[in-house]
Amino acid sequence: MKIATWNVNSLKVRLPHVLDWLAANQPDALCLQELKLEDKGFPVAELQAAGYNAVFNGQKTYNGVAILSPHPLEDVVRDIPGFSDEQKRIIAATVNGVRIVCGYFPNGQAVGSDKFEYKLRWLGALTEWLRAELTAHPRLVLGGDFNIAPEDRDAHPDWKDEIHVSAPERAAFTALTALGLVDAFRLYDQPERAFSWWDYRMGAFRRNFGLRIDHLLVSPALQPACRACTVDKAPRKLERPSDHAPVVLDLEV
DNA sequence: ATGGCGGGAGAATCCCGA
Repeated sequence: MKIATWNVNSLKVRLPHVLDWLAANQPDALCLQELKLEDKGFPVAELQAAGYNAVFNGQKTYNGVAILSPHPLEDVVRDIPGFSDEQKRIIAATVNGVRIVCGYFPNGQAVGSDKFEYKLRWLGALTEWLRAELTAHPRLVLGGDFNIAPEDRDAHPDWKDEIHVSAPERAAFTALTALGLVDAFRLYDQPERAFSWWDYRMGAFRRNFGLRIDHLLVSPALQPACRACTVDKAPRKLERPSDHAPVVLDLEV
């Protein structure tokens, strides 16, 4: 089973890239973030024609998440239960007996800002929900744009801002791994300076000035099935790319 | 020191992302 996550920064603009990527990679589940469209504008027919079902949780202009799969998507949950939030950042579904939680984590803007406080509250609510979700669904993958670089090696050495690498954000990431979830990317040898996001400005992709902020976390019950986890930089090299690249997990299930 | 790119909404000297 192949599970991937990709922040597409507007599904309307990136739909051709997504369709090409689906055809080339044939994932069993693809988590998308930053759709930037309302549910009534979701490209259901185009994806269906490509052989993919979709569940989605969108809003105008900002945020928005979806899970695509050629298989049935069951037991769909939208938003973090019990957490009051206008922003559409969570969708979960079960595919072939694997619980998939797709999240677009808040950016946080700047350490200490109101948006940063929201980010930490959101992370706390997510963690408590996942504690229960893991009990109900031991075979679980949490995928998405976390907007957190978990370790120093996950940010370019010249990264100057504190946001995405601050101690409170990393503590929140550690709270997720304390549930038993493991960062699948770090189960394997990886190239140095492996990132999943590069700023559009400053020739950042060409210089590999980036962050690794898109992750696939795997529950204990699924960890023995993990076989590989990689960043696919190919879509970042296309015309009019997303600023993020897909991260792909291979599971032997 | 600043903004640098890109998407979106809608007409801004705009907002937001990471």
